[in-house]
Amino acid sequence: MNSLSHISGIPLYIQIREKLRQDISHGLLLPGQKIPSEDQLAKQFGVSRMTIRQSLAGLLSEGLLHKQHGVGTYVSHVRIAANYTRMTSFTQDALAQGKNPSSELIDIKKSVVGEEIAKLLAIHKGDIVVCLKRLRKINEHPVAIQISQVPEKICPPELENYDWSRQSLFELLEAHGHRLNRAIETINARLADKEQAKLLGLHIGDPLLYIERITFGDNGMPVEFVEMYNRPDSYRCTITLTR
Amino acid sequence: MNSLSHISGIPLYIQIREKLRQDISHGLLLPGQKIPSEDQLAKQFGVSRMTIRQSLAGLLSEGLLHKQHGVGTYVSHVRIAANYTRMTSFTQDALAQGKNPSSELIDIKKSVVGEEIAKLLAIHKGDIVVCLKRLRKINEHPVAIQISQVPEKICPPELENYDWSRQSLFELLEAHGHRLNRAIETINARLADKEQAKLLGLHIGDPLLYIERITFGDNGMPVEFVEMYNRPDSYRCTITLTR
DNA sequence: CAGTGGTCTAGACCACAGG
DNA sequence: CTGTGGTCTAGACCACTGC
Repeated sequence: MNSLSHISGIPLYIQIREKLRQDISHGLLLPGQKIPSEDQLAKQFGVSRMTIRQSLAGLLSEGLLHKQHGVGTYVSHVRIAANYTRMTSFTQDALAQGKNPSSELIDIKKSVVGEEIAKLLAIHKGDIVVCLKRLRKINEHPVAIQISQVPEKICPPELENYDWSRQSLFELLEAHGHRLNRAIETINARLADKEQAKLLGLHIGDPLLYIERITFGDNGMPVEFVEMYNRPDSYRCTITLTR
Repeated sequence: MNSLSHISGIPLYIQIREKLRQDISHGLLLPGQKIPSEDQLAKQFGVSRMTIRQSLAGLLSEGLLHKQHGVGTYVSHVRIAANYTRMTSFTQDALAQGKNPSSELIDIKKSVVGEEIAKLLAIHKGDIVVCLKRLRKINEHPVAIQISQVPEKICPPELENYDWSRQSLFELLEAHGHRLNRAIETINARLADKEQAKLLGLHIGDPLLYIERITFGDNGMPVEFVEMYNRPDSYRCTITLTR
């Protein structure tokens, strides 16, 4: 039984990958269990072995499966969500978890960048950036302060006129032709100052998870620099490392 | 000129990948520049296109290259170190950066695990774990406190007799037949308590980067659970996200 | 339209693990 | 030894981009 569709337009390797993912999440394939060999899967789905290998590659990189040369491919013991090192927006993230994201605009303005930020955004010192400061909420509880800086030259016009309580910057930039491709995050710990504590409902000196992110577009150029101050109790940053 | 070796035992796609990596790091291929198409590279190196694609896959996942469907493959503008989501030990990490890692053993003991840790290590409540508490130093400056818990049944015997100022737990477990394969880290912010502040040379209430890690062996079973308290000024946790 | 990367095939031989 | 995953080929057609 394979049930692959050659006319759906969805690549076979993705259909197979998602079928395997379902089999795992539905318990048909249990943690620690060996899945059929690549040859067997190829016959079962009626595709070539290279296509099966492409299907497995995604699940392997997520850590959902692991291989042993000369032995077989196994379902990992701890289930790992698919998106741990995937770039997602705050809005997408929250919606995917069935939560209700919203934002409160604290400030939006244009400003001149200093040397440091200019370097990160690959622009020149003195260039103009749009600076967007938002309080992010999940189910109406404040969880993070985000300060985004985007070079003015790649910004959609009239940024001030959007409804930032609902508008995703991520989606806006994509709609404006900047397909986002990759990001680098640096994570650290900081103490809440007076303003941060007030906005996040904490006390001065409480710990915050501080994340800096540079997001790159399809052409490899930096698109935004974001600083995030996260409530440590409501934001979990989990990553998967591989050998 | 291709200069690939069929007798070195090194797979062709790795030889090609490293050749491309060199061309980039030596400036023969500049950031933003388009590299030859997959077909051209295949002819140039005398291999099939699939082999070229395999070579590129590694560089793409590192962010060193990026592709645009229908356009070409380009060298990324910001160089990214190879190991951002690679699992490495504290010792390996430091040595790779040309620094001098050392440790100070604070405590080593066997203890009974509670329900929570047992779950993380996929063992039973009441099982025995070896608990290793170390102060990690770089060039003799304390940078982190690490508390590792390893199920007794997979521990090498007589753990107490090792010289923990030099011994890497990572290497010891590998030498004892537990090839480490994958890890999941959860990152958060905490405040230093009295003991932590003293060990790390900070004040009570200073912010610490708190990381929990579960490391998995080749067979997919958890091998160790580690809690790390890092000085935020001397530890940078940087990860690369991809779409 | 031509050029590029995206997907896919139907084989092949090798390296490794385990019985 | 058998079965597994690791590497590799020499094609093919499709989807996307930019001219």
